[in-house]
This record gives sequence, structure tokens and C-alpha cells, in this order.
Amino acid sequence: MRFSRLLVPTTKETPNDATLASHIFLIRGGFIQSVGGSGLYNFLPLGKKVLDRVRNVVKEELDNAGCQEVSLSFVTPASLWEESGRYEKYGKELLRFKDRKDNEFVLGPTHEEMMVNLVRQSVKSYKQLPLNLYQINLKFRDEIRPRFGLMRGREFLMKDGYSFHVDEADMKREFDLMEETYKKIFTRLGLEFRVVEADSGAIGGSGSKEFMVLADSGEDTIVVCDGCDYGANIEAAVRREKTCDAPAPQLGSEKVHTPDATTMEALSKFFNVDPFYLVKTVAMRAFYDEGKSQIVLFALRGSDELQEVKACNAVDANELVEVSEEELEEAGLIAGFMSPLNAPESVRVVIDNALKGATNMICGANEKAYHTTGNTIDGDFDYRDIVAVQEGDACAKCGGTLRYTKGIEAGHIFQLGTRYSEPLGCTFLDENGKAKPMVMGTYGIGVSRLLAAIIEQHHDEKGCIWTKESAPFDLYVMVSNIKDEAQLALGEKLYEALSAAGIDVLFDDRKDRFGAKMKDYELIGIPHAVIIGKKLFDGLVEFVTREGMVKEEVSAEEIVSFVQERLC
RNA sequence: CGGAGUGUAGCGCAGUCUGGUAGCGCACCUGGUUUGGGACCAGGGGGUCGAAGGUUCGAGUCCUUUCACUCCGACCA
Repeated sequence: MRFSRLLVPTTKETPNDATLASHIFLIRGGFIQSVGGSGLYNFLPLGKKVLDRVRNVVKEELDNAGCQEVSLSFVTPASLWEESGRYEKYGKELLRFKDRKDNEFVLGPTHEEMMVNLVRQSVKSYKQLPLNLYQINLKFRDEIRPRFGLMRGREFLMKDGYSFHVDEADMKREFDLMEETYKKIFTRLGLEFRVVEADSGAIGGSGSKEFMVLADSGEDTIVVCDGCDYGANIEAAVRREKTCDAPAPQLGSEKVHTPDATTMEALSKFFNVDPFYLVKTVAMRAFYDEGKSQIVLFALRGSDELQEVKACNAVDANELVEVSEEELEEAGLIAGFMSPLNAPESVRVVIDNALKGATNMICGANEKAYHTTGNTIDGDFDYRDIVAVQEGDACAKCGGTLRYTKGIEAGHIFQLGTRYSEPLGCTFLDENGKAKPMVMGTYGIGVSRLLAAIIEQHHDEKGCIWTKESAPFDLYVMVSNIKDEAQLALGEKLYEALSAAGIDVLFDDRKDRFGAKMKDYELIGIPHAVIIGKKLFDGLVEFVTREGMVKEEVSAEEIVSFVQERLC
């Protein structure tokens, strides 16, 4: 491709809404263009090329693993969503609309329903299973807050795969195969990543794993172990039970006047005890379908923090919202002095596993300005894991030290079970002629997000540094001064010879000066370049490696074979 | 939805307080010079100042309403 003919509107100036390197360089490098609506982007020729290359890597590996590509309608009938029960559960993220006949539709945010519908219509027998179908298509989620360019757009390209099995064991086999396949994909793309235990979220199902591309700019906090390979999203992370060296308060069962001790810190000072021996009670309003809600008290040790996703799952709610003091009072609760032990009937109580059987605990009295001491938590409560693992906690697996790191969720695989096949009636006949719901797995990769993830991991202050399998071109060839006939002639010759050798070359034949072209090269970030410049007088050209901007002088006569050797 | 802010040329911004010919940089077009680190000179095109209403002789500027977008929190590939 000749640069002079390529639409690559590079800019010197940074768009004012871009803060992330990937967002800045993808816009400045002319890969993508903001559409104006938030979270919507056009892919320009360079961006489209990268997207296609990434997509091909994904496709090749999946096809190798025996998956079959299909393409489902982007517009999906609302009735399917009602069948699965997600029409409401998915909430405002579903973009709903009606056609001229007043039929309701949804722009697909994920396609479990659609794929199940496809399969239930065409698969009837155990002989046709297992089956793994995928597509690489647009998705639309009306995100609450799109941001960071391609990282969190509303419209995005996703690979979504769905597998169908006769039983759980076969589904797990496929799940493991997909984990291996995903590892191959991310490795080929040159990404440093980690596979972690994850929460299943709105998709539903049991076991799930996320593929986290490690980057400080990642939106997810992941917990990793220094001692073993344990890794988990903070939303699903577990730890070894915590202990405390400080002595437990030796206080009998009493009610103590504690007027100003409304925080854990103040309470800890008041009694001069470690927060480990305090009961922290967090009130949240849990929302369910049809707008129903209930106040829930979550109790944990004063030294712990509530993990909201775990808490939300514990009460099976759609979402949790903080509660105002007025609402608390209406429910008969006093902020700062709440207790799970004698809570009003109307509120639900969930207690963290770590508190089960705890003794000598100091707790709110459910009475203004009073706490009670000497409590033992052994009642018939709903005990759950609702705690946020903290840095320094011990690994449940090996006892090593856990720490936080940041990641970009690039892939997520789920063991779905019959979450969708059952309500949608996706059944097959087994050897005995009995109808059974298919056991499913589902597997996603954020393909457009991968572009952002690659740049987050591979860039410098000057621009992008694409990895081998993601680069828009294999090689960039620059003629420094196109008025220099010898330079131009060599450029044309190289362009032709290298292209003929199967190398995808971006040939910079523009009239601009050396500096301008160099800046564009650095911004666009093609892995290697050949610069034809003044040293051609001495029969030399430069071979540049974008990573580190390493320059090597090579004889003009040998450059073709030199490049071929270096690029493969 | 809660909090904070911004809407003026394709992009980045000034002008708004104190009403009086709509500006600057980048980009773009024409001509010339220049060609190893985002060149220079000369000329040029491009705007219903987010929208609606109001005050006024006169509104980008003041008032009211509204919409959109951005940033900080809850959702997710």
C-alpha cells in the first residue's frame, strides 16, 4: 500500500477526552475516529486492518480447536429475552426498539438466547453433540458510562462462542479446551496475561475464568499469589482465614455507652482493641425484578471490607445501592450502631463466613449511642463469603502472600450448565430416547478491546508498537526525500520486491519531510521499517525496529534478503 | 442516578465577567522555496457560536428551559 493513497489522518494534538495511551494513540494514529455519540467509533483503514488481523488469529485458533463460525442476526426479538428471563434482568443496557409493526427488538449485547434458539431448532439427538459454535460480530451494550476509547465502547466487536453437550463432564472438557485455546490466542497476539477465577455476573452459570491482560490502566483489580499460580478477580477472590495477634477484648456481655464511636476507627480506639474483634455492619438496599427491594445488613469483621459483587450474589439481587440514614431509620436501624444480632424482622441479614463462631466480639446495639461487648456469633444465620480480599492476606491454596494487580478483561469463559437450555427448551434425545436439556458453556473475547489492550501493553511515549500478529503492516518503507531520484527508485524497487515476497509493505512515498514521516511512523507503530535516506550515497539504508527504535545500517543491495530473514 | 465540568471551523482552544464587524493554532486549498526529526513565505476556503424561547436598537456574551458530551463512583468483552 502506498502511504500517499492511504487514509490515515494522523494528528499532533491529543483529543481532550483521551487519557489512556491506547485511546490517544489509536485516535492520533488514524486507526479509529470518534463518531460523536459516546462510546461509538469508526474504524479507519489502518484500524480495520489491525482488527481483521486480530480477528484472524482468534478465528484460526478456534477453528483449529474444532469450533464452527456462524453469524447471528444483530437485531434480536425481545420475545427470546423474555423467554430466558433476561429482558428485565439485563436492564437498561439492552437497547430496545420497535419496528413499524410495533414488534419489540433488542440490539444483541451477547447472544446466548439467539444461539440456543438456533441450536434448539436444528439439533435433536445426542449424536449431533457436542457442538461449539461461535461468531465474531458487533455487540451493543448501552453502557452506563462508556470511556477509554475502544476499551469500553457501547458498540464493540466480540467473539462469542457457545458449546452444547450431553453432560457436565463433556462441557468441562470443552471448557478446559477453550482455556488452552484462549491461551494460544493471547500468546500469539504477544500479550502478557493471567487466567483468573471470576464472578459470573449477568451471564449466569457456575465456574468461570477471566483472561486478564496485565496493565496498570486496567479497570479490574485482580488478586495474585506470590507463592503459587493462584489468581482471581477481586470479585471472586478467596483467602485463608485471617487470624489476629492482638489480644481479644476480655469483656463480659454488657451494653456500653459509646456516643461518638460511629466508625470502626473510633470504636477501635474507644475499646482499645484491634478492629478484628469488631463487627462491621453495612446496610445496602438490594433490588430485584419488577423494582422490588429489601434492606440487607452485611456483617463482617471490622478489619475487613465488603466486596459488593459477592454481597450482591449472596442475596441474589440485581443490584445493591447504598441506603440513606432516613431509610435506615424507617427500617428501625441507627447508622453507626447497627447490629446483625437483633436486627428488625424486615431486614435480611448476611454474615461473613469469617465471623462464624467468633467470640468476644464488639457489636452495635441497634440502639443510639450503644454497643454491646462479649458477643459470640453462632446463631442460625445466613453465612456467606462477602469479604474483599486485601493485599497481604494469605493465599487459600498455598499460604503465600496475596497482592493486587490491575488487568484488562480480554476474555471470559463460563460453565453455564442448563441456565439457558432449560428455560428455552433446548433439549436433545439421549440413547434411551429421553429428552434432556443440553449442558452449555459460553466463551467470550473482546476483539476490539484487544486492540486497546495490545497498545496498553505495547507503546512508548511516541506511539504504538504493534506486535507481529497484530500489526497493520509487516514493514514500513520510507523514501526520505522523494525528489531524490535514486532514493525513490530504490523505494519503488523494494516495495515491489518485498510485496512480491509476500510481505505486507506500507510504502511512504509522500512529499513530506523526513521528520514528519518519521513521527507518523513512530505513531503508527509498524514493527519494522526500512529508511532510504542520505546514506544511499554510500550504498546504505537503515533497518529500524520500532521497539526501542533500534537502527541498523544495511547495504542497499542486501536489504531484501535481510528483511526477509528478519521478518520471519 | 449521585457529584464536578464543558459545548464557538474537521481537531485543540481564546472571546462570555463588562452586550457593539466571530478570532488564534493545527489541518485543508493555490503558488513558490525547502527535504534526516512534525519546514518557510504569500494568498485562500471553511461558523445557523449545542438547541429553543426571552430581555435589548443590538446577544457567542445577560435570563429561562432543554439536549449532548466529558470527568469521578455502581455495570461489563
